Amino acid sequence: MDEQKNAYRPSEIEKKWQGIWEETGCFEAKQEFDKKKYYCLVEFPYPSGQGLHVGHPRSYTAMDIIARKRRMEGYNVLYPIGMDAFGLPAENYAIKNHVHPSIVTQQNIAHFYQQLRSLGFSFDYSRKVDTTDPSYYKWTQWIFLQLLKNGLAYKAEMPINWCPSCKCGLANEEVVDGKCERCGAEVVRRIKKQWMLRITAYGQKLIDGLDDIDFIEKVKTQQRNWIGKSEGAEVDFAIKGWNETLRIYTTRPDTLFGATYMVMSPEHPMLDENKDKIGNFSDVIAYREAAARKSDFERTELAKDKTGVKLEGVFAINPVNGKEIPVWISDYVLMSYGTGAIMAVPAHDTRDYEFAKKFGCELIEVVAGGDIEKEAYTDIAEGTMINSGFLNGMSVKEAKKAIIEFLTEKGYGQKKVNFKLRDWVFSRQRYWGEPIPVVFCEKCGCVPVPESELPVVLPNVEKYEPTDSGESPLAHMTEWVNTTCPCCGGKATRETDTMPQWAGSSWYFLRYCDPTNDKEFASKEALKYWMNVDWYNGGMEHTTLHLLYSRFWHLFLHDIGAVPCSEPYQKRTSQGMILGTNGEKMSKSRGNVINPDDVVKQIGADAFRLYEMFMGAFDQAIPWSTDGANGCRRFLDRVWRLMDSLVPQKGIRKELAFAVNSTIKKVTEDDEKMKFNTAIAAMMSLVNELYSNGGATRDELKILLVLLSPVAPHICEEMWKLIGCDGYVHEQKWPEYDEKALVLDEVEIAVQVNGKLRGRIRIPASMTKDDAESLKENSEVKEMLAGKEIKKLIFVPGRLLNIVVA
RNA sequence: GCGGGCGUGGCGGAAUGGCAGACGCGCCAGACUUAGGAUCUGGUGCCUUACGGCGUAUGAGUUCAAAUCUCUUCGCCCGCACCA
Repeated sequence: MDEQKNAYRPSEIEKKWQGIWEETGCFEAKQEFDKKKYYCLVEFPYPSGQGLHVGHPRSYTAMDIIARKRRMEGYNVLYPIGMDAFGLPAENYAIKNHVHPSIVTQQNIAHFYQQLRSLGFSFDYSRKVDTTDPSYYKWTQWIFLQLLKNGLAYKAEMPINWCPSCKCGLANEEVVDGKCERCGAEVVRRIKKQWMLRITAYGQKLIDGLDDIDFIEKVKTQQRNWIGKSEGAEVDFAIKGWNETLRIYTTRPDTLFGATYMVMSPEHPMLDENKDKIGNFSDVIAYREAAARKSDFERTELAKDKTGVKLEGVFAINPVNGKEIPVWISDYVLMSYGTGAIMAVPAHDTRDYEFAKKFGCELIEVVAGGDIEKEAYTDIAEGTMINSGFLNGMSVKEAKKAIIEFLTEKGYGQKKVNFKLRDWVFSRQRYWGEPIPVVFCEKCGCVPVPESELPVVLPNVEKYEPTDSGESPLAHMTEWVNTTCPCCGGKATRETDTMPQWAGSSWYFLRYCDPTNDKEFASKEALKYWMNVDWYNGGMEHTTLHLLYSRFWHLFLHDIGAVPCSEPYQKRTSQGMILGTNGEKMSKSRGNVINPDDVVKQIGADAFRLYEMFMGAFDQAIPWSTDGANGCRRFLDRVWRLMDSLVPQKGIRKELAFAVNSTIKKVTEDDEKMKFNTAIAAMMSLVNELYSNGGATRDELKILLVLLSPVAPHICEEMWKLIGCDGYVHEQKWPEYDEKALVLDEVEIAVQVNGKLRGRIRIPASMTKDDAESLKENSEVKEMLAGKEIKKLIFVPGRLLNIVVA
């Protein structure tokens, strides 16, 4: 036989099978709503100019394994893909090279799909979405209008995070360590009129929803922390000579008797309102200016050293005891949280303690149990109230309840819940995004574009440069900007800011359910059938961005009756990063980037997929190893060569029944837990076992091919045909293991003496604890004991015998 | 500072409290070869000629039995960071 002809040549068979899958449309989800469904989702990529990264296939292969396995288990599977194609890189490229962003984007998209196809994912390509397609962003705009209609979108002038390099505003979630998440430039504060989304209104729902869904605990914790719920009380303090009371927020209303001074944020508006009554207002101005000059980063980094200014002639009155206390300003109190003012209880708050120590403020201990000479006593579980009037003798918990009742009754304050979460800054002063569908009319004010006029299409402009003034490039398009008011027909101008990249990705999984619908974003029936997403895999980096935003949108859409379920994703998992061979993050500048195309060329798509799943624990960061990848190719070569030495027997040989069935069990279970590395190791062991038994029978090989096919689909399809089987591997039923075959007659167990391994013996597998007594007479065991006196016998069926001797 | 996670051969990593190091890489030896960066066979934690001993960052503890549970110390990673 011609050996050359029989060699495993992935480049040929992979192209061939990709063609067959596409022609037959075998991976297209059926719009048949009576079948049991399974919706697998991966984060759709941003089609960057660099092409696919080796990190993308790690997620896509993992979910491809699940999707293929589910089909073989009889589910109607939806495993879609699309492109999240708005974004800055295409725009920056356009600025540099004077090419329209849509042209670059379409080129990149074509390249991405070609790369994805070469990896043999079982995506339903008939449902592709593209967030930059007007027929798609029409519905992104439509959702925005619903948010607007329901009071969840508003325009407000406020300090925002401004990236001077991108010349664009950023959401809080996009600022990392005081720097722009995208470009790394230092973010500055800038007052701007911005579109905001009231995600804070969903703080509680975003926390509650986490209880019923299967997300890894780390993600739930991170989301909860980001939302940052705290329960406390608001209390009004009268200020001598001022008209209004000063409202503060505290989580420790129980310590109200210990308040020895107040602190207001330097930006607090009541300061200006009462500047005549502040003896040293010029100091306030100076302090405020100094604070404003600090970047947010400095303000938090240099935070430990407290600064502040005491307001001369200003005294607040503690409502519980009428005590007059001084008022300070300090930048450790943030205008953006709570009420922008606090009561300071230095004896029981670390920050107040530091401040008081520095400026010599009075300390009053109101919870006994600590040593306030040394540090603030902040324990709320123990301790008894003292120096606190009617609260004396209570526990902290009791005191909290009592004081809130008191405050409410007297009208001094009430219970209050606060969130760290801020509203979502939704405007971007850039070109390549969805236009925000509103116009401004002199007479009618801000008017939404009627739904019938959607989409508001992005016009063609000549210049994409962002401006230093903070205006979108769209502002120069006078013929587009000037329009008529849908309300009164008078002169109006369009909103020129665009939406952030997170807009299109906040609902794309809904569009996949019914991607070509032009009446609705998706039909009710399609949504009812497919939603929610059964399993969503993606990166950890999106925990407080995409994952939080899309949950918010979906909860809102559920509230207005537009989607059938409240939570979009039933289960969420995350893959680890693939690092360069040197263990560092892959990047062009480090020169350690592995190009997927090169890998496919060298070892084939199947070996590439196999290696990405085998390289280590799925959720862990792992460095790439070219040798390791080659090893996976070698394994596939070995699988391929099983065809050269097929054993003529029929069925599964008796001596292989255990190996075959335990492999089925292992792969079935491990795939579900995303422990692909051990599932593959089990298949490797099976192949080794087959070789040491002279090769595989056709039936043994068939089972191996079915088990391996979700990971390495091309080679399995090809071999399936070559050994003369009917149909395709991908339409086979997922195998079940035979429980009986896993039960052995005889097992080898370890024998320990005093916990130390002394040898192994073969015993009947059915032996129980009671039978084990007889092992004392076993000659091998006797030898190990060397005549010592037996004190105790521990027998673990099928595993070991431990003999405790004197 | 707070919260979470992790630490196992030369490397990636396996191990329901029950035989540590599965599987793969690398390495060593051999076979087949004109040749080998192909393939096959065997070996491969450390110390020891051997018997045997020691081994899962560290030190203690619980247990018949600990990589696994508890506490201590050290190191690394991730999140949050004046949130009152």
